[in-house]
Amino acid sequence: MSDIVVTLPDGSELSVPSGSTVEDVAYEIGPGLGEDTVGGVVDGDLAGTAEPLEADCELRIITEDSEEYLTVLRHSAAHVFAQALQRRHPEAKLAIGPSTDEGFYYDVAGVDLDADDLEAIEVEMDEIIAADYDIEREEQPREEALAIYADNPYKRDILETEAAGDDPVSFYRQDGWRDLCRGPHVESTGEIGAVELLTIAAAYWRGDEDEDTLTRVYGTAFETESALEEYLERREQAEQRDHRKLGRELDLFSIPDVTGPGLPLFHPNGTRVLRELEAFVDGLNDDRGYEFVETPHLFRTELWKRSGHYDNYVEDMFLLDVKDEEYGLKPMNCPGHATIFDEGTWSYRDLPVRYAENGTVYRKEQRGELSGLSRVWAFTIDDGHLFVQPESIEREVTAILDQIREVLETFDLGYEVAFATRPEESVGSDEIWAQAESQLRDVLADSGLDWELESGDGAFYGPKIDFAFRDALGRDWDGPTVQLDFNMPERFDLTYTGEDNTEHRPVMIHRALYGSYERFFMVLVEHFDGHFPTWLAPEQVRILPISDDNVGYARQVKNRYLGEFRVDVEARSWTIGRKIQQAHDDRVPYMLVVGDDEEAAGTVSVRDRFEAERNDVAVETFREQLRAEVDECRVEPDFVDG
RNA sequence: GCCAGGGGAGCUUGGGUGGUACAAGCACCCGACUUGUAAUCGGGAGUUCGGGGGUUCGAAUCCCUCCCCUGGCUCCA
Repeated sequence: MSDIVVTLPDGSELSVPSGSTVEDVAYEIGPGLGEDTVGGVVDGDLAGTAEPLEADCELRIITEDSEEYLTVLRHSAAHVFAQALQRRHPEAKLAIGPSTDEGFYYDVAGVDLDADDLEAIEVEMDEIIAADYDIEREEQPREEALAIYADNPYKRDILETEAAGDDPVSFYRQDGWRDLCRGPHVESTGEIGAVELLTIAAAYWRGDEDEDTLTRVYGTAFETESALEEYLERREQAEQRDHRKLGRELDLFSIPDVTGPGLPLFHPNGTRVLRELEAFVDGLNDDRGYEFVETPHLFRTELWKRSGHYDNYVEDMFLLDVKDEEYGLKPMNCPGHATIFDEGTWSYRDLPVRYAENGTVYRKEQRGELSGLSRVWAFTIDDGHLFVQPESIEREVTAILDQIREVLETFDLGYEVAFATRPEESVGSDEIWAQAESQLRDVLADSGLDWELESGDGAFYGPKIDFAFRDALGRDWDGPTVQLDFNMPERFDLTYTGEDNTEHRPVMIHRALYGSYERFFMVLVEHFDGHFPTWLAPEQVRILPISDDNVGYARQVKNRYLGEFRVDVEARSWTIGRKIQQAHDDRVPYMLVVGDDEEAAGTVSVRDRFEAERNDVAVETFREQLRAEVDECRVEPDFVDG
């Protein structure tokens, strides 16, 4: 048998016989490591201890100390769930049960489960864990495996796809129960310290709407009970920052039944924030040579037929008949902007043309998709469309990424970047795709951003760069985006006259810095836990008179010195402690406490929402520093510290 | 659209699985207190139980149906 070369994480190379398993290699490195091995990562893919290595590869051994250990353990927990399920419901057919970032799930068919079943199954799981069964890998010939799953179309499907080939396939066995599985797994069920089943959902086999509907059970598992409790605790805390909860408490917005689903109302407090957000992004667009345009919310469907939305997107559009003619609320702003461009005649000297609009769009998303402000039926995009020569894509996209970065840095947000390339079905020539993708690649390389390639995930009309935010509950939402479009210019027959005096087709760039205002607002609320930076805060300062006698002075401070800010005077006859409590609850950045002493001295006592205090401050001093904090869009109140 | 869970004062909730909706805290209104850095005290008003239909002498409760919310799935030009 020939040797293969295994490259280890430290760069060293090990020559082993082809067909050696992960565990063999671990023992080769050291007996102690061999003993501790629970699996390996082969060329980036998780593999079991008994995975045979047939070719040169990179290998990292996983032990109980590795990050991946939890992944392995959760996969084993999924098996424990499946065994427990089949103990109680032998008729259940297993489909697929992987681990996820937060735990695991198992898709099953042939059983109806409800919340009570989960509890019973959890008890069964605890028994299996307490029994500490060994988990053993075994190999079966393919024919044998197919026979085992004679009445399980899902496992047979797996055997014919992922596990296709002539080699025997692996099963993992515990207590006489077994499951087709690539592994790896922990050594015995007792290693799973704590499990919890979380929820039931419907899922489609292979994620395909046309395939069978399966029952998906989500759960999570940890090495210890305390780690599980910590996780559940963290989840509860995350729920405290949920924008739907804070939105109500801080009186920012509401989505009442009476107005319809996914149609949010922004209250005065929320609208104050939105207006600052608009002003900020309008400023960025102004600086970068955008022209502002305004378009209506409703167009003849002629326009949507021209843009292609009517063919591809009509299911999600709100349509209405007006005097025997069909109109549609706009799901996107681009057709309007393309039409504005089309109304003009352009020379290459005029390009790029950049249009910006805070445009509200309407998309009839599936009902189950609506969620707070993150997925709604009506939302406003800080939309921008650029009409550029193909050769200037790189320069324009660079400028857009700069804008996006300025936004992200200003708000101190975490994000992930994805570069999505040409899908199988697409419009536009090979040349223009190649040129555009290579330009985007260069831009990304120069940007220094960490990004992931999502090959084939681009829009049919062009490649794109997407930025995603994570909400308080760990879900990712698309935010800023840059998309190239070769389709719309065709459909609208957009042209400009080139240097060579012939007509050329511009490339269109769709871009948004926030994405949707609603969603961005959601991200900010959760990111700051309602503690908006002072420049955004609905109420920036609240003046708290010690007694009713000081209300007059409080109003004077507000009107004479702080008229340029959003300031309220707390005039209720509460104790000062109560007023402070309320201001904290309302997350007002600054409280100015004024009593007889301050009134006599013409000062204020400053307290910020994080409890820091500074007494006997001249009002003018406070005003100046507040001005600077707001102008510089500082994220945290820093008057007291600074 | 699919699966599961849910819907009662403005909010957060406890109780009520066929017999007049029983309530708590906060918020709100009234009164007293005039307060020095994270909830002063007392009183009052407010919910026909998501909508509609059915069964019943009687429905928040049982049945049907619709709406909405939550978590997932799918979708996401």
